[in-house]
Amino acid sequence: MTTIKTQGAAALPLNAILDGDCIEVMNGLPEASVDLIFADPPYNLQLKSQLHRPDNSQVDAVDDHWDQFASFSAYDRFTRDWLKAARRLLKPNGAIWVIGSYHNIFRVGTALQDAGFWILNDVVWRKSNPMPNFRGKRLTNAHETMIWASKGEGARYTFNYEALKSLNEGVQMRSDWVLPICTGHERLKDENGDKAHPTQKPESLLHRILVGASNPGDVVLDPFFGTGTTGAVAKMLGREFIGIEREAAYREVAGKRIAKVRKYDRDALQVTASKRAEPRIPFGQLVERGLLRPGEQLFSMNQRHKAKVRADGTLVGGDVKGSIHQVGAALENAPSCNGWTYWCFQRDGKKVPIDVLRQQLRAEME
Amino acid sequence: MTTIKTQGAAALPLNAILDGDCIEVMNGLPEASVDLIFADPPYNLQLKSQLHRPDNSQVDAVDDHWDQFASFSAYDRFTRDWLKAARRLLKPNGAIWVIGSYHNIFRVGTALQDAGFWILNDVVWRKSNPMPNFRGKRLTNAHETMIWASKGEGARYTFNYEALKSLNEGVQMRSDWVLPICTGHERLKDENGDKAHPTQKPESLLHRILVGASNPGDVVLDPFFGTGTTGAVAKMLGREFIGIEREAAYREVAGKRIAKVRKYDRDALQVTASKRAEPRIPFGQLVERGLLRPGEQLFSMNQRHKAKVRADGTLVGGDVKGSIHQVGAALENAPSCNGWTYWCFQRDGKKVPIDVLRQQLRAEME
DNA sequence: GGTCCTCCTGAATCCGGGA
DNA sequence: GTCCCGGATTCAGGAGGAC
Repeated sequence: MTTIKTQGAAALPLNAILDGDCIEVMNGLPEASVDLIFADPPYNLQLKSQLHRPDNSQVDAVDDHWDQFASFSAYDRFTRDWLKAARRLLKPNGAIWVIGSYHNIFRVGTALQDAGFWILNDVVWRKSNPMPNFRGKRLTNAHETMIWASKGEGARYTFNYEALKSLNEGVQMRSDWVLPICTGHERLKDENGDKAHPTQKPESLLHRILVGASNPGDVVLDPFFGTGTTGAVAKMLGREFIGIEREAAYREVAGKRIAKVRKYDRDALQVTASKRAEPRIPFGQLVERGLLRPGEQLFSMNQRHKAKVRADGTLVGGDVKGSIHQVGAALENAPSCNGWTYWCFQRDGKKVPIDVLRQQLRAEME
Repeated sequence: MTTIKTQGAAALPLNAILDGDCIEVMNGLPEASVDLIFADPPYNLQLKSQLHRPDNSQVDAVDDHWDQFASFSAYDRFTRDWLKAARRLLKPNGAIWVIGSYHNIFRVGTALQDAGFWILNDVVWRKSNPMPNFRGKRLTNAHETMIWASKGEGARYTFNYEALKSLNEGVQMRSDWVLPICTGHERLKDENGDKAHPTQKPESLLHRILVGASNPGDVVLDPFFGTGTTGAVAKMLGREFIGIEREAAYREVAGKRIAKVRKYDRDALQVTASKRAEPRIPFGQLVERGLLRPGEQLFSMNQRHKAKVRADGTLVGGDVKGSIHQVGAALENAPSCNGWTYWCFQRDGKKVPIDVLRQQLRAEME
């Protein structure tokens, strides 16, 4: 594979990484020629200062020049422009996926709707291993959002319902996907051993999108190609790809990467096989769900101790506060304690272990 | 509790369900008087039949694209208007939560940002028991999206980090929340046994929001009150609420519902506090109080460094002088250091963290 | 080779009270 | 309003070395 320059609107260069600004390059390609677009545009993060982990190490932030926009309206203009060019390339029954975070995804969704795209689903990528919130000032930002849209209302988009159902152990695929972020050997490094691209997406994510929303032989366009995850997975799965990337360094990494990919790599297919562990139920959820009330008394199995439930799912017993496990351990003067089997509550005059409530919640989740 | 009509901008009616259009009612309330807003705005506006373009021409229902555009812009206008009224009511350090689905949440998010709100997180409510997609044409729509935003950048919003961490078994609360939809006897029914409201939210969702983003005694406003889940949970948790609802039937159901709710005990509402809230103890006080003697040696936790206490509560270590934090940071060559957890002193041959002495002083102060 | 332990890292709008 | 500086803050998982 080689990097090809565009040459007018005549030909559609397949399995190539095109050099240039994505809007100009797209405008040079023939219209209605693409089946699927996957786009991972800049998020416009607007980071203010440096962030350190509690161990004082510094977080390697996404501060690249390509993520800088002067204002929301500048970002909106950029979004409308590339969406317009992308829409022109799409076949009437084609579809688009765009990924983003809360910084940009609302602007993107609005622009999609205004441009006439018809949203089919918003899909949440729930990261199994996100970066924590180091300062404890917000919720852990543990997901990103993808928007899946057809070219217009009533279009006959591709959706491989059964394939996704099999990927999900025989149950309908839901709009929330739990997948790990891209780390380890899959994460591409430069010659210094640093990450080659700050925001490389996992192949498992693209695998699921391409299996579910395209067919073998389809043409898949990625206007923000980066290090080419879309191209690599497209090649594995027997789809044709077109990548557009303006940074030479990314194009080079992507080219080498894709050259090594073999079609129908079995390992890649296994990535998405989900393993189902027994769901962890926080005790606090019993309180949120009203199965136990704040202020309610719990009793130890051995009847020696009692404690009161608080609104945040902690207990107070004597002068000890903490989780069901911590308070149990403290009252028993033991190094540890399984609060689930230690505590009971009272219902209709009878003592019932709180673990019964956990089982109840687990059963509901199936 | 009774339904109260608004009477000019003078009084703030608490724990009342106000009758009327939420924008008009909000404009009649005093500004900067509300701590938290939870909003579940409608998105099935069913405007299509009576829809007019800005120039008052009738929308041609045949022209899908125009119809769609006009309908989005009408929705945007409605969104901007109620957000503007809501923003006026919010205290400077107040915050807002808005919930929606892919039909409207992108419009809402864009309008929030344009109005000057500062997004803190987008939070995904992952439904453990969603309605399946019967036709198999899309992914099961298994989540809704909430946006949490402060009144502006730099505002000091309320976030009970430790309480949410407790609710989640001791690990940081993430931006994806797994909770079931509202069913069973929590789901309110009308006299015919039909559901009283089409989109009643589960109390567990509001419980988590109010525990995490408000304090007891705070004023919580819900401009689209419906059957009053916000009011019911606010009452349980010792928050004051203001509901606005224009449908008499919903107001009645909500009023009866909330009347039956009992507030939890005051001590059950206490929530695990952050360490930041504890009184500050200057290190010098340990020296003044004789817990540490001038000239005494301190040792770093990692045993690599030592320093000597001076009479004014500063340390000397090597050629570095300054506070416990400054000397620790300098010796470790780190941007910052928590001296309380970094330094130990020696007693009876054992190393003891100096933080133990701080705890001792704090205990005495109670 | 297996197991244990340490170190490193990831799309991040990440502090606040008192002078 | 600004400035200073005390001091609070992390989860999952992979790589690689030690034994």
